[in-house]
Amino acid sequence: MRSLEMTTPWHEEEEDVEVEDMEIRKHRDDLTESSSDEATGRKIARRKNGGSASSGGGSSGGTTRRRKTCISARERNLRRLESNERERMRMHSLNDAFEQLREVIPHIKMERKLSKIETLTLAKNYIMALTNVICEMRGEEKHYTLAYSMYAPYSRFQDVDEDSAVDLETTTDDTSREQNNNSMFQQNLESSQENVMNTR
DNA sequence: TAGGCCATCTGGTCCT
DNA sequence: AGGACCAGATGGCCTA
Repeated sequence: MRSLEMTTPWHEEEEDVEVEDMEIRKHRDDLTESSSDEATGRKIARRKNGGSASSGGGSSGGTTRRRKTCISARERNLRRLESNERERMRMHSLNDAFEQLREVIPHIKMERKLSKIETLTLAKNYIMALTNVICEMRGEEKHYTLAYSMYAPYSRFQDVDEDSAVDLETTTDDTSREQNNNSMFQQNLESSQENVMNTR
């Protein structure tokens, strides 16, 4: 299990070496500039300008803790920065994957893009619907009963029944569109299923 | 203004 | 040992 409490951040830890010399600052600036995304650059800049990313934030209370390793503060600082950079890259690739997923799952186009939770929930429902289609084509029982709610974790969107479905063409508000994404799955799947059957 | 969503930092843990 | 992964914390942006 992971600890629920955050430990003292590296930059607040008692050190016998002065942290943040010019070299480290330069390295950090280089990392910032290397970020191609403008928004990313802004975020990092924000952190640099005083946004505390540390949690808890308590001081060490006067009790000096010596590091067990013999690694210097500068070295540790550099490793932290490199680790931050890797984590940023990792999250960017994760976001790319989300973007690709958004492109392949059918959904009503909205002004705003699908959030991550929406994307995952829609993808899950789509897989379930596809599984049902396969089962039907094989003459088997449906595997899943599709709930017409793509926001299962969020009560405000739960239990939207089919009767409450509104016309896809005339719907303008996001909530109704979202609720109908699952209906669209079914319609798409049913028509493609018919096509498959007809070509046999 | 509150709440949702997001990007980032951070330290702990897991894995190779 | 070092990198990947994970989850908590934080603060910014946006919208109702």
